[in-house]
Amino acid sequence: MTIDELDGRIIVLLAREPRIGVLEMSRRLGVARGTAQARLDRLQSNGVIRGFGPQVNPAALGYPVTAFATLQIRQGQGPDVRAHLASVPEVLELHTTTGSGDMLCRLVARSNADLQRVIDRVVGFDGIDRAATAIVMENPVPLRIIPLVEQAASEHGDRTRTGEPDG
Amino acid sequence: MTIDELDGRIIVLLAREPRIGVLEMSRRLGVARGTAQARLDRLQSNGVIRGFGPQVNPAALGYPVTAFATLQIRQGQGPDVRAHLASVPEVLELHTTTGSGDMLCRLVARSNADLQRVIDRVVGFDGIDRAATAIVMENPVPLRIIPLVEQAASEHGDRTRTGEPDG
DNA sequence: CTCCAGCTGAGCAGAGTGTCCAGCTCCCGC
DNA sequence: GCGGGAGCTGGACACTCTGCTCAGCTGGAG
Repeated sequence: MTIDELDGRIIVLLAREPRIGVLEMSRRLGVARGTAQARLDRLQSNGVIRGFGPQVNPAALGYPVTAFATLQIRQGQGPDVRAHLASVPEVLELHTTTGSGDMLCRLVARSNADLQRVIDRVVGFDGIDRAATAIVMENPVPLRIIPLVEQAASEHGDRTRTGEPDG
Repeated sequence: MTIDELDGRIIVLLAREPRIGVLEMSRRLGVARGTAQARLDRLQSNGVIRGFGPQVNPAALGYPVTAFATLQIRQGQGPDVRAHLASVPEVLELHTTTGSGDMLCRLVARSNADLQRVIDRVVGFDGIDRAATAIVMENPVPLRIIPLVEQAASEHGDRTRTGEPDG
């Protein structure tokens, strides 16, 4: 899957002003509404755009502390540990990574003291041997996608776009 | 800032079906449209809901490899390093964390081989002493917020809802 | 009791959406 | 050179939703 320059502009525009509709989008892009609509449909069915869910700020919910925990998992306990972690609301994200059978998870908590409770709950499970936690102090680059989209779009903007085998 | 049970249902509903409008939302929630609209406005102005940007899948853009890099920063080089990392499109996220003046960043790349190029670019900067990279193999829990919202909402759902001191 | 805040149900004009359509251009293969 | 397919254009239609306003109701606080 590659995106061209128009696709890139659509995504960037949506990222900057999510509330605009297809009509306004087509005006900004200088294309017909049908074109904008078709491109957007294609981006969504391709899975490039997964959806437009609300971006919730955990801090505003009362969870201002973020941390990353690296977990050491006992051999063969992976599936159980995943299920355990998935059941903890404060676990926002979980990855299995290279390294000695490790996992990396993103946690939030109500305070530094509350983080202890969360970690206790996370590691209070038989398959987890050890946890190393790093508390986030600052977030100089919040989760972003625009620069990557611009790069991906510019790399294919002037290439052939037809002749795709199947899609 | 706390949210009540209705606020929680609004967020969960939006997370599950982002395309629905205020009118449809009010029907599902069993409240008047004005109420749903007022609640949603409040959630947005409170910063609980930051926006409705498109959720872009880097893999569909041609960047299927995700990694987390822990960076050792030389004393006093923090600001420069941040600017450097912010200029790299493949750096999707950057945090400063506790530990010996470290940073944690999320990277994507076109392949494992391409990851080497990205890491070279990331660490090819004077203020960075060392980088430890963990490649993501699987993502058992993708970034999620619903369980946390439900917890935050249930904790306040049956409490007094009026008489909040300030908000 | 009175005041205040929040919710309700209703109405209105305006804008956007989903969905057609015909026509055009470009590129491909024959 | 010619026909076909894909994509874009500009327009049209009915329908729905939005933003905004209003009066009335309810429950808690002073």
